[in-house]
Amino acid sequence: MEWSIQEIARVSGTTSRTLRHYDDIGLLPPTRIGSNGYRYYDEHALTRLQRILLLRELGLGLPAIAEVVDGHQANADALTNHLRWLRQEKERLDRQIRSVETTILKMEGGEQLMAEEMFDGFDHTQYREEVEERWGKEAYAAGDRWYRSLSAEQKNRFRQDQLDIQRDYAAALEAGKPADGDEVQAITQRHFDWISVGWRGTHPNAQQFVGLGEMYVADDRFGANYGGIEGARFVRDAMAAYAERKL
Amino acid sequence: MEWSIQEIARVSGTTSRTLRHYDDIGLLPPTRIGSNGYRYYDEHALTRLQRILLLRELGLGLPAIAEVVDGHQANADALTNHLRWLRQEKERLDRQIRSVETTILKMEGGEQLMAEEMFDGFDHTQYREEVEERWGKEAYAAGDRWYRSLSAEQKNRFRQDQLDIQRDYAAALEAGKPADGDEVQAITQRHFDWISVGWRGTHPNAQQFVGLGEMYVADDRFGANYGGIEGARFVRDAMAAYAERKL
DNA sequence: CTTGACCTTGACGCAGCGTCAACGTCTAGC
DNA sequence: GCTAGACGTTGACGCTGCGTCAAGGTCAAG
Repeated sequence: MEWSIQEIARVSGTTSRTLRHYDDIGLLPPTRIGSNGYRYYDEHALTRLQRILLLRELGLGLPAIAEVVDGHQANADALTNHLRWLRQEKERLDRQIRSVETTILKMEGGEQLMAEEMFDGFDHTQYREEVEERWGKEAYAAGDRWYRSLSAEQKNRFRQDQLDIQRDYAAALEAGKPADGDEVQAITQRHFDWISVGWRGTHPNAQQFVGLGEMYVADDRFGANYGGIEGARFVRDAMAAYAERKL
Repeated sequence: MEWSIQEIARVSGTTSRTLRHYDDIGLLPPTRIGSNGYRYYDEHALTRLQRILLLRELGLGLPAIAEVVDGHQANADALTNHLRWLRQEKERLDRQIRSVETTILKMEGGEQLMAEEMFDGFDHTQYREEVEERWGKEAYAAGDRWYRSLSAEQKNRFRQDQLDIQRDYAAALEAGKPADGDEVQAITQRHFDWISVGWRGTHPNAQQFVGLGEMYVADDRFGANYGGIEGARFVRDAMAAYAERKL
């Protein structure tokens, strides 16, 4: 009893293309090949195919399946390994889902993706264009709403904190302290906390924090606040060191 | 202020290859291209890159990211869609994990992947070779253990059920009943249940059930039990009809 | 002038087939 | 005996997002 490629495909619920593929990779060679080149399969091939399809439904890769059906690996071992990998994938997905959810929440809550870090305590409206380009229009509007929602006292507090940080950075640079030394890193810790206030609820990750430091260097409007290009580079280095150690 | 491709790659935590790729697909063209062909990026490009990388960390595809950063789609919309897809993927993974878990359990419990269906109530040792080829050595051993673990009464019950099913199929065929008619399908329901007993706890899925029917036709040792090739084809058709409607 | 770091443009590889394309073969009906 | 139509064959590209050579220019420092 033997069947053509289409017949086998039908009864096994797959396609002839798949069977040809399995032949190509040596996973399931046809039982016989006619003089016309046609592939023919018998019951042995059919049962082998069914084992293959079963394992594939469980998500195993074709090389792994080959190991199993060729008897080089026990079913249980292969499946256990596979299960480990599936669980890892699930973990990854879960983390990503949580990230996306909190990101959406932040946007809906008006916090808007790292917009606030741009409001370095100054008249933030002057950065409107740049913020919009950088983070989108909603970002600017949301950040603006947030900043405006602060009481005068809160605003002053926020600005004063930042001025203190700037001043301490400047002093440290003046005094020749290393950017990655403990003293400067203590300032950077406050800097990080200060930024986190603007992010209400979360913190920047390492990459974001480092990127922000780069922007201080890249944009002299920010650089000016940290003592020009020199100061900006110093602060950037301090931030990078902080990110590397703590983030 | 502009940077070379490597510099941008370093501060953004990605690779130059990725940046070239983003250039190739038009997602992030360099700000300037030197006469030597070198790519140079400025702050605008850097901030755009950071938006891109942030979205990519959330798992969005590059085309979707392009939609967002080019302002053709709102952040929230894109992320909400993405979240839906992530949840679906998680569902899929969960189902697959459960499948693999139960499969492993079945194997450990000695039930062993559809081995029992081969023991069509007869002296199953005569099928040893075939079962081993079909489902692996453990499958035979496990099925054997299972069958042997039954009490004499249970064995008789099991065999008697099957004989009844065979007899009823034969009578229906004799009477010219259609394989997909209600009467025959009622027999097939019992047939399905009978097989499920051997599977203790789960049932064959549509593909497996249909495949089993095909084997009755393919292998005359089984076919004989259902009234030769005629009977086997009839049973196979009934099983296929059942699978299509109920599985 | 050399060395080494950095830049460029191809192009293959991966997983698992879907999907043409271009072209033989088989079967049934006229 | 011919023809239509179903089915078979072997390529080969496409998809996702780059990693990874390969072969060869460019640039800054010694």
